[in-house]
Amino acid sequence: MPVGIDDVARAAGVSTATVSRALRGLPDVRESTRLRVEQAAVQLGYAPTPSAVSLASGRTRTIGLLTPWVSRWFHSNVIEGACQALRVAGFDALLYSFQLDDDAAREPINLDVLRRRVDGLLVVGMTMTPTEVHLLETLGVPLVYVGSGPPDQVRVHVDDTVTARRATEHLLALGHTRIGHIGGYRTQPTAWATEICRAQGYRDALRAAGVPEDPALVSYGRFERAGGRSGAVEIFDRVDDVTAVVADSDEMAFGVLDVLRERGVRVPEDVSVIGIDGHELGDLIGLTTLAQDAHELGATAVGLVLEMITGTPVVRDVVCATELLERGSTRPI
Amino acid sequence: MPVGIDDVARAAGVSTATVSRALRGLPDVRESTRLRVEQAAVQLGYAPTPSAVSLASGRTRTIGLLTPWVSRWFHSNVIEGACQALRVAGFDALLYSFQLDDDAAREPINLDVLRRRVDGLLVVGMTMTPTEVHLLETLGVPLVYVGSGPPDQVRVHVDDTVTARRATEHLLALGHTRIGHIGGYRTQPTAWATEICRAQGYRDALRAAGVPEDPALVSYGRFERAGGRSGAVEIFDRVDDVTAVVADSDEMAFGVLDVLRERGVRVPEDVSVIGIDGHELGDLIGLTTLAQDAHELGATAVGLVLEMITGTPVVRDVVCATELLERGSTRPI
DNA sequence: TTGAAAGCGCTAACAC
DNA sequence: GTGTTAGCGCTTTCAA
Repeated sequence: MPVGIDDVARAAGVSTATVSRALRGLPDVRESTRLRVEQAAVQLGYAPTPSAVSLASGRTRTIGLLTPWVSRWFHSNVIEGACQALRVAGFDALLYSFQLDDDAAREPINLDVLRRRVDGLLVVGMTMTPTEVHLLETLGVPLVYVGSGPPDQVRVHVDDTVTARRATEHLLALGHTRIGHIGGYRTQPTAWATEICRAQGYRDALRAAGVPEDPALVSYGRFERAGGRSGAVEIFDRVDDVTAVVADSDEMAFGVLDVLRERGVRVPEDVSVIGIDGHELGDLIGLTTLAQDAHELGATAVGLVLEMITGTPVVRDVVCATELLERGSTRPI
Repeated sequence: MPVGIDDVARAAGVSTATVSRALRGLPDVRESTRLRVEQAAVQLGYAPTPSAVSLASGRTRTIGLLTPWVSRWFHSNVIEGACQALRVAGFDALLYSFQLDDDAAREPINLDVLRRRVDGLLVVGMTMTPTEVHLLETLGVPLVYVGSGPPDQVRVHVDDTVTARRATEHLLALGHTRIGHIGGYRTQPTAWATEICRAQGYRDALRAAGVPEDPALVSYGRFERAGGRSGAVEIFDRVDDVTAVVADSDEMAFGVLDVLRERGVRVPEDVSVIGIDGHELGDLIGLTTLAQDAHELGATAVGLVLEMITGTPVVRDVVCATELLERGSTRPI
């Protein structure tokens, strides 16, 4: 039943080596031979055994997707975009999702699982410590960071600093000065982390506008809705003159809206809220946001790894655009 | 640099066969030998080459996830749950996502991509034609259908008929009789499709309550928000005495809410809306729903395939519970 | 342009 | 208990 390369060879009256060459489109195969081989292959329904190909060639035609979650907006969209691009290219997607339980500790990534399994790796939406980055490099395969990554690595992302700055400027332009900020994580694994850059953007905007910073206006929400909720509670319990909030992700912004609604605070009449991401459901609730195209990021990243695998020089830093979507949750003070 | 099994064998002073046995925990290895081998392996940082293992053993320690989307609520949650369970079991997840463009045509699934690549397969949230089901069986690996599947196959799902019936009954109990229904797809690939069962549940509830069915109250929305929107428009343009709507997915319900808001119809004062799924953002907008635990479905399905792989007999049909979450979008007429 | 043959790194009989 | 020896199904020199 399982038809192998020598079945094809026999049927086509050539050697297995020739079958291998012919089917992979290598040069130095007479066109008539190639045709004969291809016909035999199709007729017998031959498909190479992946593990045999990998073992013999050292290539797996598989790209790993390293991600802390798959159900979050950013990650699921990047993964979907990447998957589709990989499928088109004839590559497989190996999904490595691991629970990122809390702020501080996370299970060490077991690289043995990746080793010799993938031709390349996409690191999707996660901040890695320099040690982890170094470890990943020992895999010896092309790496592309999606969402954020070390400056000296190949990456696809939006300009987090500029994006957060634009979000804050949008509120400043509306006359707000007491602007709360819900960041990602308080701890700072590395300088290039999304949360660091966005926090920087927030501060840059305030400074440029001559508005004093106030630590009481800042809290952290781990990029998730529940965190946005607790972060909002923190700020509103501490300060009572906040008129606007910028959340570093739409999911956290949803949490802010939760709290505001529970407290009977109207949006945008009493408080303006702006998020970052462009979550599809943001417009249902009327959340103004700075949108990025996560799907596109994933597809672009795949393009990059594949280029790196074939050795073609690539752009090392793809910065994608964000777009302000005004959907009603912000207004002049 | 790449350390192989014979490096370990040499270091431990045994043969490669013994290393293989010892490291895999097979019996008939002296405990002291096993220890020595394990130490050598750890010290050398040895990890078996996956493709070599696969080629020699015929097993891949990989489970395929076949899914039309990854960014939708149901799918991303099932995938995440499955991934985590697989990681714990030491299995890899190969993600096969393909665009399900429209109702009728979809690209034929290329099984060659799956063949000899996976030890088992999860079919996540998709209705397959009998032909496709048959094709999948030719893979010769355990199959588990998540969300819905042929009655004679192993599957993990909620009781769609009962779930939709309960949703409808909830509205009936509130006194509604002109109840719209937004289903999945109009076409019916197979009798066991989610959309068929949920439509049946809707009708069952009406019949049991003695409420006449009205085709004008029914439309289809492909389980997505945009479809829920167009479906709602269809119904409300056709009939003007609708007081409630049951949508077969929360994402479609969101679309219904879109339309209602645009038209200035208040929810639940003028129209009640209920969905199915338990989408996390449903409570932000106050959507009453019948919730299922998609994460759990994924994990359970992984448990099943793994059992099937090891040959242990399994429950063939796991039916998971749904829970009514009243969040404000329904009220007495 | 094609073929022969030597691996790729492991597992699994079978013998000891 | 442990070692020997064939493969698993391809790719890839090296010759021809």
